[in-house]
Amino acid sequence: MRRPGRPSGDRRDQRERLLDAALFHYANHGVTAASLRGIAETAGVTPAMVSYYFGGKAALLNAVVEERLLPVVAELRRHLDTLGDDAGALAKGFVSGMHATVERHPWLPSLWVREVLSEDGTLRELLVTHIAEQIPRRLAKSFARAQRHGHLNPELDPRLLMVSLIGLTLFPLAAAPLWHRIFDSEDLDSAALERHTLALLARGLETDHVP
Amino acid sequence: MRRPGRPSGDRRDQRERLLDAALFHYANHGVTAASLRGIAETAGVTPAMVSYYFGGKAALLNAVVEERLLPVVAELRRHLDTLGDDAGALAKGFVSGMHATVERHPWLPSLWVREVLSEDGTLRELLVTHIAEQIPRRLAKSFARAQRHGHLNPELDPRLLMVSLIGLTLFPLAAAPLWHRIFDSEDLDSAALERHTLALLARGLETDHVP
DNA sequence: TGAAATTAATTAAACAGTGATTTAAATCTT
DNA sequence: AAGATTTAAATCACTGTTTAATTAATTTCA
Repeated sequence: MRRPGRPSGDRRDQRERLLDAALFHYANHGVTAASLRGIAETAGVTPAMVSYYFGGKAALLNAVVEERLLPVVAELRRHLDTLGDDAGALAKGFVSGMHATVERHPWLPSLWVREVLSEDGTLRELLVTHIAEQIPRRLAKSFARAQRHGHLNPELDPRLLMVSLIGLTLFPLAAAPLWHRIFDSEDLDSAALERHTLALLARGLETDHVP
Repeated sequence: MRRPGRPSGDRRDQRERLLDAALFHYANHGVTAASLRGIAETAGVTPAMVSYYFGGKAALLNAVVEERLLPVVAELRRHLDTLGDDAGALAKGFVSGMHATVERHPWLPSLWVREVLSEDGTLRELLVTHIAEQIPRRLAKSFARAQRHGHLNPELDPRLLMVSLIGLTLFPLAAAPLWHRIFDSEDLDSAALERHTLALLARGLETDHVP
């Protein structure tokens, strides 16, 4: 085996590799099920490095949140700031923005959906604080304004609409790897999903069709 | 502490209590994270009883599936058999049937959503086989038929519609316990959610509004 | 009918495996 | 020589499972 000791060469990326490996395991197995041994192996180091760099398992999660998750939240918030009040534009902007973000951060949907449902509050605490509290609150406000302006059926509770919208957008994306097991086919591409979601949403948002 | 030995009185319900406790923990912590000690404590027995009655952790999961999950699947299938081809009726029937089922089995949404996303395949294998393969497949068929009959926009992929419908229906229900943390209010009752989901769905399903 | 034997149900404790964390040593850089 | 980085091994806590002991219920049979 390799002997202990400081290796030669530049090793400043060990920390970054640990963060990436942790995020990978969080998204694939859930925060609770992710083991330091697995994370360390993915990063190519020993589990003791986690204590050395971060101080422990909980501190590693904190670091992932600070340095990997919060930038994505900021990215989403910047996108939402460009949306107007029109209901159709809101739906379209939200879905396409979500898709663009997921394109660059493929672990986002499964991480989000999994942790929102998890009983282990650590990561959800953050998600609720930074994502659910800021982004949906802002969107819900826009929806309420759209209702006042008559663009949106006033009977719909904007908060419920918000929760459903998140589920409608993220759940199919997160479940995508299972499609072939559910439907015996893998040819359900993300473009089709986006078209479909947009169509379903845009219709649901229009106010002049009361069933 | 309590001494070992056969207790007095009728104890035929120990097994049932273990099944209920297991389902509770599966739904709340996930199948992998659920520990026998926790389950046994909830049931008011020692973990050794699990081995005694079922043979082990895996066998306990099997028993929960056989005696708690499959009856619910059968219940849902019976409900689906009463649905026709009309898109509006399908949406209404699916959602209201889902709500009625969830009313009696409150653990269903979080269990379903959590396990569909889980990397631990044991329970998902069953869910895909018995729920995802039978119910959505049947519904997707109905949707395709409705498309041929002109009741449903033929541009929408019925499989995608199916996945989104599950997300739209179950995700908000599963996220319900978090609402008050997201929106600072607990007054989002299940009736409002059903109204909202139905309205959004029924509009999305209508075929004459192409955006 | 009633005592003895047997079977069923239950527990505490022991065991083996795995996880996170700490420690001490080893190696490299400055 | 001093400080930083990394490892193997030790440690402690927890998990699923097994074991031996213990008590209640049931059966046997004189």
